[in-house]
Amino acid sequence: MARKGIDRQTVLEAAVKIIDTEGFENLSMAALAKTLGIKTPSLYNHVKGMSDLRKQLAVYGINRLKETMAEASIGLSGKNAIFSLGTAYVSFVREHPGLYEATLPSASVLDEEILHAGEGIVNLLLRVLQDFHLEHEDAIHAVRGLRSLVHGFASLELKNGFNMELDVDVSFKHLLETYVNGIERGSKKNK
Amino acid sequence: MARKGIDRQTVLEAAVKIIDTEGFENLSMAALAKTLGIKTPSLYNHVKGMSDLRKQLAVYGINRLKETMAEASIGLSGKNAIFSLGTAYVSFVREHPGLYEATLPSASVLDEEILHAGEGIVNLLLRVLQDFHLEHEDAIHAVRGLRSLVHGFASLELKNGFNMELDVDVSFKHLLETYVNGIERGSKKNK
DNA sequence: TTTACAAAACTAATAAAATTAGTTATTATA
DNA sequence: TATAATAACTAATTTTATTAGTTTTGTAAA
Repeated sequence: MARKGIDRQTVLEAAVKIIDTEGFENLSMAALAKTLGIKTPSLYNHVKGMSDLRKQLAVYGINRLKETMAEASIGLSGKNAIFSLGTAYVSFVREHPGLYEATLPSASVLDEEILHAGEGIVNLLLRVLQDFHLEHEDAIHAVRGLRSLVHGFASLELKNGFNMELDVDVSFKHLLETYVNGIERGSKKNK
Repeated sequence: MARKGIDRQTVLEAAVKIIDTEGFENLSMAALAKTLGIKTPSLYNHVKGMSDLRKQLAVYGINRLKETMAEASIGLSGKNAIFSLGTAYVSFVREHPGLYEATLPSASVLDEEILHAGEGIVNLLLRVLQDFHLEHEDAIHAVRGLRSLVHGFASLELKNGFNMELDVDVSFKHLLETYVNGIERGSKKNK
């Protein structure tokens, strides 16, 4: 290897710092090279280009989000696990707004590796939902519901979609509680 | 006026066509000028620049979405109104993926006009929820919940977040039903 | 009908960004 | 110590947004 201690991981972490502080749309090869103290073309020794960089950020972000959620659900089950995991999700988005945005590439990108990483989150949720003893189809609906709900809340908050009138954390708890209670009730009905 | 029948509205509609077919990230002044049959600098007679164009698309998109929702709730009340309106929302996103993406500018843009347009949707939801006789704070929570849920679902679907295993429309109905039932139950409890 | 003004098109030029090609320097290892 | 690979560099190209300044054209007043 030559010169500086720059590798794929260093580049990725520098990019994360930029998007979390300056905003996802302000990521550029020029800015990234500058923070690393190298010239722009040198970046091409580590990433294939801008779209490759964005793809790698997506995979990296999804995996870090998944780890955060997994961590938050350790030792908990059922409703408690869901709450802890949902709260961890929202916190992640607040701490890493740019990285979270990176996890949501436009449909036109549609990459195999990104889709695969996303399945990790779905599987995690399915396991946490096992306590509810749902039938397979209902479990899938519930996973989709939970993802929609948590992503929707975090995403709207990120885009400043809520005014300041009322504590947003209370709203989130209210939302999650209402939905999870409904799931629970549906599960009991099926017994 | 001179030459062609191009005005702000024509430009906006051409831009909508581009983002809905080619994707939001493929909007450029160059592409837009080409579809209008003019040279790039001529666009500056109608919009102030790229970021102004994006801002105008955001406001335009939010207002069209609001009209779609308002239309869908005419003559209905309570749960029926919510269902019709939610379904209309999801359909809108499917028909106008690019325009919908335009309605969600990064937090750093934070424009007064955009925020104001967004309030229109909040007010519409508040009126539709009047049938549930919620207290003011609970009504706000419910509006936030509904927006999170519907936006989250539409947004994940748009980003190909769901696999094909199960009918997504059934999942959406399931989600909305579970949540609205919960709201209704909460409302009755408070009486 | 002619003239004058304003709006909207144009050309030319600049700046910033991504990317490619080709070259030089450095470091690990044979 | 020599060499091969890696990663930095410079130079050049392309694309895009944007600005300045000019020309054209349609409307409305004289």
